[in-house]
Amino acid sequence: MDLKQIEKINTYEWEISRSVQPWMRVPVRIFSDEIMLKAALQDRSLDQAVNAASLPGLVGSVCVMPDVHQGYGFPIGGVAATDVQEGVISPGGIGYDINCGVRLMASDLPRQAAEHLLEDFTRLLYQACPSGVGEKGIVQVQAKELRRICEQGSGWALKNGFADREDIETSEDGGCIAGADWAAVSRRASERGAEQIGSLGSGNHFIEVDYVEQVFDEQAAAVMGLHKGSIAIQLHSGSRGFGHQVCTDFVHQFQAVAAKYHIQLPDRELVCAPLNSTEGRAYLSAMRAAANYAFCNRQVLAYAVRQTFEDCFPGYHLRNVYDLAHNIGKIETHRIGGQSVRVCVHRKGATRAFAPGHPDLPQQYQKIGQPVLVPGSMGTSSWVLVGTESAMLKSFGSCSHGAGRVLSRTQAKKEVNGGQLREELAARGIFVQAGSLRGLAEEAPRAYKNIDRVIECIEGTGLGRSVARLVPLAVIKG
DNA sequence: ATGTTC
Repeated sequence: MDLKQIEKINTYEWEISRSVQPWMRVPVRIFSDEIMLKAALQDRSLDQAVNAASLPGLVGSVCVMPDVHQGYGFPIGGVAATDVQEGVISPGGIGYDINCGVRLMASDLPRQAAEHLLEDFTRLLYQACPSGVGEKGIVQVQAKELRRICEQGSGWALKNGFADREDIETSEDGGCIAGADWAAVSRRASERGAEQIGSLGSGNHFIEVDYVEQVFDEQAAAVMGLHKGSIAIQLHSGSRGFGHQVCTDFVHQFQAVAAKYHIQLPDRELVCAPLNSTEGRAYLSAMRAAANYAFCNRQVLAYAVRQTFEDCFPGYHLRNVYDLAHNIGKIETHRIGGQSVRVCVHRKGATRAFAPGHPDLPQQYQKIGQPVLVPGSMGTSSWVLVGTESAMLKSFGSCSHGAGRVLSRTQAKKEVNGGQLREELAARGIFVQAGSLRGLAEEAPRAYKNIDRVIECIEGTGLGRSVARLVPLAVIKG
């Protein structure tokens, strides 16, 4: 992709017109400033967005967030909505880690009161939360119980003593998406998933101890229980081997039946099936099962984090602020060209960002809008925002999900020494517990874009409104 | 992201 093929709409919005490639059914709308746009041109992410514009049944535009980077077929930081009657669903548009997502918990514990215990607390957290590739989780279940997890999500955690009612109320969709079907889940996925409930994983998954460094919207922050100077904890994890297997299964299955539906695509990694087909419906049901698995996984981990926190800091409670998905396909109603349309919103590396008053939001967030959690790269700030009416109109109620890579994992490992990085972070007052120094190197801050600039773009285009900024004190990596 | 090359 070349900058010359991109039309500037304003400082923070750009468009790739349908005329750029013959297969484009809708334009690509990029929410970014010029500097971030040029960063996006360094990899194949915008070519992938142009390819994604070929998916049958698309409505509106393919949306690209400022933190966009290259993914499997479809860019990470991409949003695409397909008509439920005429459109398709594409596993590549959702991602291998189905319902990869973030949870934020907050406390009234002042940072100063926590500092002397912080390293011990972090070590205990590391012991309490299994992490790393292939690790088993806090809970290991039989297939019969796994089925309940897939159908009930965090509701299973509540019934089994791993959640409070408040956790459920303050999770996207109450931590459970309807329409999951166990029959659509393969034996292999079931086997991989049975042992991993309550495990962090590896890569960019983390647990981070932060403090609230700044508040931009006092009223919204108060509703979320975020107080300047207090400790908050973020958790980033997904559906582990289970969701990965579900995605693998359906990418293969869709490829095998692609010819049947006469869908021409510029990249086979975008393989898809009509939402209104046997295969499409089966994937939607299996994806929902994996989404519920991930909700339950984060909930079980969060419960262990809370217990560790409350043991370490008696008298202080760690309450849930919000838990959200950023790799998922959701059937939603949006206004497009003055009409109300039922669509499947593919969010891949993008969070939902519903505006105040949306009926899907919990009572306590009706007035301020949905909390939007945007973690920065390791050692940098994270941001808490709220969803807006602009997001509803421009991006199917979506916002960016993080900083976004600028270096590939391979490149980062080449350029960064993990041990040295750990020392550098320690010198800045950030304590790191990592299972693998090589894994740590992959997540070096310089492998990512500048989170503050991502947020500036989001503010500029109005997809979210800043509420608070968090600064890290300790981080756990797999 | 991932029993990191079914």
